[in-house]
Amino acid sequence: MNKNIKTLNQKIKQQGYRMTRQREIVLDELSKAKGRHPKADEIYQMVRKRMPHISFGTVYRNLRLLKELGLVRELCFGKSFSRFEASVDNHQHFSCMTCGKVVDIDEPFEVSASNVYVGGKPIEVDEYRLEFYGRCDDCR
Amino acid sequence: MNKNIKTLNQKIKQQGYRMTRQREIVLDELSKAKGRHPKADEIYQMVRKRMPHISFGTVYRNLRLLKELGLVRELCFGKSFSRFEASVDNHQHFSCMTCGKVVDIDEPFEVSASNVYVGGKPIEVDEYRLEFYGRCDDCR
DNA sequence: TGGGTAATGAATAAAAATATCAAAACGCTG
DNA sequence: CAGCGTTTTGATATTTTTATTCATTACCCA
Repeated sequence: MNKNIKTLNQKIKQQGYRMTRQREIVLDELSKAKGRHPKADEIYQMVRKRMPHISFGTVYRNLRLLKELGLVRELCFGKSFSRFEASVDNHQHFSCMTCGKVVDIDEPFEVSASNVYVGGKPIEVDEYRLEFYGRCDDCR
Repeated sequence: MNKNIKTLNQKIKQQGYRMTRQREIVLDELSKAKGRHPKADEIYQMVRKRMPHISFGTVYRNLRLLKELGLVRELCFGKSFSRFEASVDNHQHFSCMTCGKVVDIDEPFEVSASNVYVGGKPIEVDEYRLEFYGRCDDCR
């Protein structure tokens, strides 16, 4: 049982949720897919190898819940579907505007989000997302 | 006829496309909706007031084309749909994680995207997107 | 270990994105 | 400015993704 799963256990119980095998496997598989940024259906396929009878609805609902708990991040890059990744250290992405491929970039850019104003009033920012777009080597 | 439409005319012809009334109205309505970040269906409703017989497919296809031409930007903030805005000056957004509302922030953050590396190799970045997330006053 | 309740599985609904194709419209060319 | 090849439209259908429903299952606390 890895660190993510332990954190999951804690957070789940705190909020009145329950720990299920499905939930654990979804997070575990996503953690193992570091750098792959799979979409919901791909995660379903991955999880199904370990738990063949799991339903897509369960995977989907758990992704939403894990996102609420801050253990999973949802990413979108102008395609018609979301991608997911396990929340690890702060990092950013490059996405190819042609083929849609997404890769992690080497060094994270730091943005100081403490001075964000809207209509002259300061806004409390919980997180930010910085994404880079261009064309990958294959698509150029 | 505003400046955006003139640019549209130029770019359209250059690339072998044609100028149509539908195309012009889609861009014009989106230009007038500065700060609203409508989704495709909302743009369709706006355009329909001026051109009642236009079809959703036409609006949708033109949004895609205008995006290709760089006159329109597609935005997504973790909801299940895209938002659009006319390409104007560089600026960034704040999105409420609860209600999904999106607003422009006052001062743009500058990110120097010249040193982006993936797997040790430099990547040519055409654009970047920086978004801030939190909860708006109403949702707190 | 029993029981109240959250979660699952299976199915389906709803929403959003995309494709198809005959008919219409654009705009070049003479 | 009229004819014509080609692009674009309108209308509709299809696919993909997201979200919901509800009877049954399985957590987990006392």
